[in-house]
Amino acid sequence: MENNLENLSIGAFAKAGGVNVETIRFYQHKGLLPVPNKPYGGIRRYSEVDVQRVRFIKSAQRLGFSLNEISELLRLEDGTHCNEVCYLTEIKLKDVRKKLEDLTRMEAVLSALLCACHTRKGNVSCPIIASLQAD
Amino acid sequence: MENNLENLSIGAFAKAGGVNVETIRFYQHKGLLPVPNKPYGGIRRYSEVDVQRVRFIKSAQRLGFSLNEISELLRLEDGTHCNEVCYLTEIKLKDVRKKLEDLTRMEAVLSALLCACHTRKGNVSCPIIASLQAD
DNA sequence: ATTACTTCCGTAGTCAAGTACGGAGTCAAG
DNA sequence: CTTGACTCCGTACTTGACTACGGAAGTAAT
Repeated sequence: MENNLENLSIGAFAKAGGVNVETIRFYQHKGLLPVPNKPYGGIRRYSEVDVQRVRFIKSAQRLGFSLNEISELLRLEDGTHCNEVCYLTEIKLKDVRKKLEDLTRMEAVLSALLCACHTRKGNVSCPIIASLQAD
Repeated sequence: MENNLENLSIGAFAKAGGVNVETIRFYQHKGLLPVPNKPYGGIRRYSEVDVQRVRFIKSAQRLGFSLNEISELLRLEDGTHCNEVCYLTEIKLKDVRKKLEDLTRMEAVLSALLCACHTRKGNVSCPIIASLQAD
């Protein structure tokens, strides 16, 4: 298992984190990832912790946090701010539930429209178009 | 009820459609709305049909269609292309269902995390942060 | 007739989350 | 010791859906 995650070049780091090199650099620029200092005229090296941080970012993104929100979370990362993290998560959960409602409504409308489309008789005009034109 | 939707200036038109003037101009630029020809040195006028078209755009947007997809729909707007419209709608429905699944999963994870957070004991580190760090 | 609001039109800026490019330096293999 | 791959770094481009700006011309009210 010892797939050595030390002294990674940025390329290896990016691969280990499952992102592009450019994305790493973009995250560094945004302050989401630290920029390791490089040995005299050499190449920056990355390790396990950096990889973990990228994975953190990606996990949080999958849960619907924006990069700005994630940098908030990273500020609280030491684990001693459970209440704040909790609060941000609550907000995000509300957000997600709102989107769920919207999408559920969209789903209902779209499938009703499709149904109307399939059961339509003769050459009446398309029920989807008709419905979208209604006020 | 006769709230005369004829000979509207672009401002009145925008208001009737529930959008900004700039948005109208943007839609015109994109080819989603026609640009009426203006009387010699005068001001362009808009009417009912234009308002309907903006509403069409907004309805379709609410259903998750992008402006590009909407211009597809508008090309088929005469009602004689039911099959094509149907097909686009099917694609969109799949799309919406996919998003629904994703959000449902997100909802589950977020609320589980919140729950963990609320029932945590002592000063263990924040379970949300911990969970996001896990591979 | 003056003032104040609109319209017209093109160009430019915004936001999010990257992706692409290009030249210069560095590193490893043959 | 040269070739090819990779790194560094800054800048610019991308997409989607707008929003903002600015100057000139038209319109409405007093």
